[in-house]
Amino acid sequence: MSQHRHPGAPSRAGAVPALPDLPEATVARLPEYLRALHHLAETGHETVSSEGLAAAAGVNSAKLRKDLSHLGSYGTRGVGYDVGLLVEQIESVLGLTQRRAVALVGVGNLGHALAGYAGFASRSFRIVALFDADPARVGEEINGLVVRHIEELPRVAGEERLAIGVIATPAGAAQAVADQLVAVGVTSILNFAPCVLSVPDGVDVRKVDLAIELQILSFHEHRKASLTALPGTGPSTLTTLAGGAPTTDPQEAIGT
Amino acid sequence: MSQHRHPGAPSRAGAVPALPDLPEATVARLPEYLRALHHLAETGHETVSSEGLAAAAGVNSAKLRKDLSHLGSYGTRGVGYDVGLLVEQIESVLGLTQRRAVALVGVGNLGHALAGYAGFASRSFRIVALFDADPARVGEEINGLVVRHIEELPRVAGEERLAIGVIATPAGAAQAVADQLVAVGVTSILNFAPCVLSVPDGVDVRKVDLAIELQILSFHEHRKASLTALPGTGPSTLTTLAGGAPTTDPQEAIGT
DNA sequence: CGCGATTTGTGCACGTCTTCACAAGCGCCT
DNA sequence: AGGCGCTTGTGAAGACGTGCACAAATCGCG
Repeated sequence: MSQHRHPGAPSRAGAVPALPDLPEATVARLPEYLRALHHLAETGHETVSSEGLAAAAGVNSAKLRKDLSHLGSYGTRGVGYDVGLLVEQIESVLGLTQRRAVALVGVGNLGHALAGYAGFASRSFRIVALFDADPARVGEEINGLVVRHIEELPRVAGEERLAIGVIATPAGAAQAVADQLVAVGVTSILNFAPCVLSVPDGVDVRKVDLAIELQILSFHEHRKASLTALPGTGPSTLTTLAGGAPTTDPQEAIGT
Repeated sequence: MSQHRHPGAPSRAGAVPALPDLPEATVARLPEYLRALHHLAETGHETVSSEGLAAAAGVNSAKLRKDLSHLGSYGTRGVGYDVGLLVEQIESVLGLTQRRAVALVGVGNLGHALAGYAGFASRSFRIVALFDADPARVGEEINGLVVRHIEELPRVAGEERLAIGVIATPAGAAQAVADQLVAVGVTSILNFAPCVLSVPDGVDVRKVDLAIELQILSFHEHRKASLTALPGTGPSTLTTLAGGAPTTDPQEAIGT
């Protein structure tokens, strides 16, 4: 997916706890735990068991405990986890104690929605600039931010350190935009354009592709449809009694 | 992630090739290969080597070959893969030869953008209905489709078999919407709401969460920032683009 | 103070995914 | 025809992620 080639060097303590070199799969789940914890805190829970938190986050409880153990978590045997403490721990590990500046490039259909999306304007992230290459869109105001021309990117980056770049342009423009973002020092990119980006080592790219998600779902629909005719887990003789029952689901076929 | 409890029963051949029980990781990459192949076809390539296709899709060539071998692919040693043939194979496996009806629920900020998103209206997917619970939004026309009230879902589902439901509502409404979708026979859900959905076995859920993506990137930013001060084992990698970056990144801290 | 109920943290085994390395197959050129 | 270079397909090994099952730890209560 993206490139993480941090060497196996022992983690050096800075001002922050330790950076215990978490497994990527764990990192991907921490935000989900965090959301569940916030929800628990709002509903008055002070502690939570691994079972309860796991259920709220939609994972196995053993997996959750192992994940939390990776960040040297402080749970109490026989009691559970302190919700507030765990929130702090996870936010600290994820680096959410600092507010990061986000730049959004491409204010088309999707970009426009992202600019106004609440999930982006959380406590830890702030959209500081909107860019587009289309002069017709430059100057438009969205959610209190004025769309600037992409050529102004270096100037904006000079005023404020941009931590994350979000690309919501058409596929054809995405690579050029990525290059420009990297050139001004951005080391994390969230790519909504349907194409692969090539970036230098040390730059992280995460991709969100709606069409791909649909196609994956399509595969499972296809699989399930071809399974509906199965006799079930009977005593296995497994006579392929397919007979007349066609396995094709009754949706319109597309002519090639 | 989602629940796939297809038994280890041998795949039964229907009218379709075979359904060779692909690894989930492979399935997730096939759409990327497909996109790269379409691009190659448009630029006049008739064959492509695993090396070339892997580069275009941003993966390792060995991984690509293993992926393709899983679907019993027809490559030619010494030559490569026939682009057109491979496109057909992958589309067949993904079930893209049938057009699937998509229903979108929640026409707010994000849902509005999704309704107009080109990636959704591909050859294999067609948005057939938009729903919302807010009476103020019902009746609005988006991209040639009229927003209906969510209560009309059963009627629409009765007219046309809905294959995929897309949830773009606030988190609070998502579970109820999911239940309604399942009730009318939808077995694949793409969830943009920031919450976990609980669905019965046999229903696939894929989740897209923008806030989570940002938080994962935040973690890596955090990690990289705490690494810049490392003495570095030898002359190694560690790209130092963006010149003299100081140890602790100079972003404003958030008071707890 | 001790005991039992409860829950965390983790060693271990298992399954999945990735990567290497190479034999087998194909086309082309001589 | 034969040999050579190229590319696929795959066995095997390693890395990674998951889940079980249980020991260790803690609380509450008699």
